[in-house]
Amino acid sequence: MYALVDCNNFFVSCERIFRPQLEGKAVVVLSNNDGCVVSRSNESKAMGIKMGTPFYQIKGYADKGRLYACSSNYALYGDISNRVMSVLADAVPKIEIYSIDEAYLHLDGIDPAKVPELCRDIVAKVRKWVGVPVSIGVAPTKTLAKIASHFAKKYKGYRGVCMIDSEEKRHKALSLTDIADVWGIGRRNAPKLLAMGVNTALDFVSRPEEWVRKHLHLPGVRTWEELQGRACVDEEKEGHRKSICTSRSFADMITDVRELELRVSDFAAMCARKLREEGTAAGEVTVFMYTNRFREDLDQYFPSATVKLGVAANSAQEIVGAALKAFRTIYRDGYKYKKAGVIVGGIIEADAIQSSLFDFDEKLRDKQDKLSKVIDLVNSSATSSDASLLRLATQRPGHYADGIRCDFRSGLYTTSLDEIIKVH
DNA sequence: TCTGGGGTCCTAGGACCC
DNA sequence: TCTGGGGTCCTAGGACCC
Repeated sequence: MYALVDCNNFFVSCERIFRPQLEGKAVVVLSNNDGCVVSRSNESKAMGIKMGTPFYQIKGYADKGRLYACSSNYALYGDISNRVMSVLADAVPKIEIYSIDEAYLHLDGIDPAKVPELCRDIVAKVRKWVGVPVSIGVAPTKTLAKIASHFAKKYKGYRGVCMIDSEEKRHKALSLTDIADVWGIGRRNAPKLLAMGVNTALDFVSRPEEWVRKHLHLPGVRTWEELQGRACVDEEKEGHRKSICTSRSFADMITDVRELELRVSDFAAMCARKLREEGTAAGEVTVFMYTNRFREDLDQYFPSATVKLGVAANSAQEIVGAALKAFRTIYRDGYKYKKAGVIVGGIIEADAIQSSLFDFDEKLRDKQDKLSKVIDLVNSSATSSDASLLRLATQRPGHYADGIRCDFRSGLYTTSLDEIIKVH
């Protein structure tokens, strides 16, 4: 059996820990640039505010005091997430962290009769020790556990824990679950299935396997199996990420090539830093940029370019150098750019870097690695993880988040010494 | 005026090999 | 007139997730 632990309205719940006056109020957390709604309290859901709604469409509520908007504060959410996960890790032999606000607990070897009590205990502990409300769904497969957690969240009677542990319960749960709410059935396939008469999860499992394979291919068959209680969603993969992306939308559109170059340098340096933190190195660097796709009155341009490195690298100098090379092949004058980003790929463990036959720069490379270590050491003493005390001359001066709108930002309650002193 | 960011996997089709 | 058969690898695009 698996237990899916899911934090309720996670980002909103994080904000409420340090601002209890938001309890019981309609609250939303906004994406970068205060662009879209990415987390909603039950009260704001009840007002009909949908996930992904652009903030300007609901700003009226906020102006009237009916809605509280917070800019996102990922340093805070990451820190709270770590606290939740450590409580979970102490409670059972094995957990799989699935996302910032979800984890699967493996319940093998635990007496099934004791599972409900164990789960209720976890709900109480996370609430009391970290301050975040969670719901738990228990079932023989991950997809069913996800459905169970929806019921646990939706109906107060479950007191935060719902178990699908019999054929009767599974059958009933599937009949009450809209096909669009099934994990693995996305926004593309849901309307397709509805049009073919599949309205609930139960309708879906009643179709033959070949029918599912024909319309939804292999991933659909896996979901179909999981809903019938046969586990086939993979265990969490060990090891490093296969790609790392740093990208941002800009508060204002950028037309100046120098300004855009500085942003791209910043994104590349951030990718390089993430590589070094993970102990990996990248073999290729991709740069992309977008004009504002919502402005139909403006010319559109969505270019991207990839530069392969002769030898995998993770120093800011090399990653930024490659990014600027890619940038120069795609930049065109005359467009108003709204977003840009850097993706590093071809990632390997840093200690497995294979130098090329034609790599005459080995000594230079050593120097860059040493310099990177010093830069990391100095920058890690900064109070915010986004601030770069030391940077390349091609990067922007000032704070990493400058030029990103965040008008409703909460304090860095748990990650900035100044703020911690203020709160206490 | 204003519309997020970061990942993974699968498949089809093209390029290439013999 | 008529143009093989079988395989691998890579990539772009599309689907999904949070």
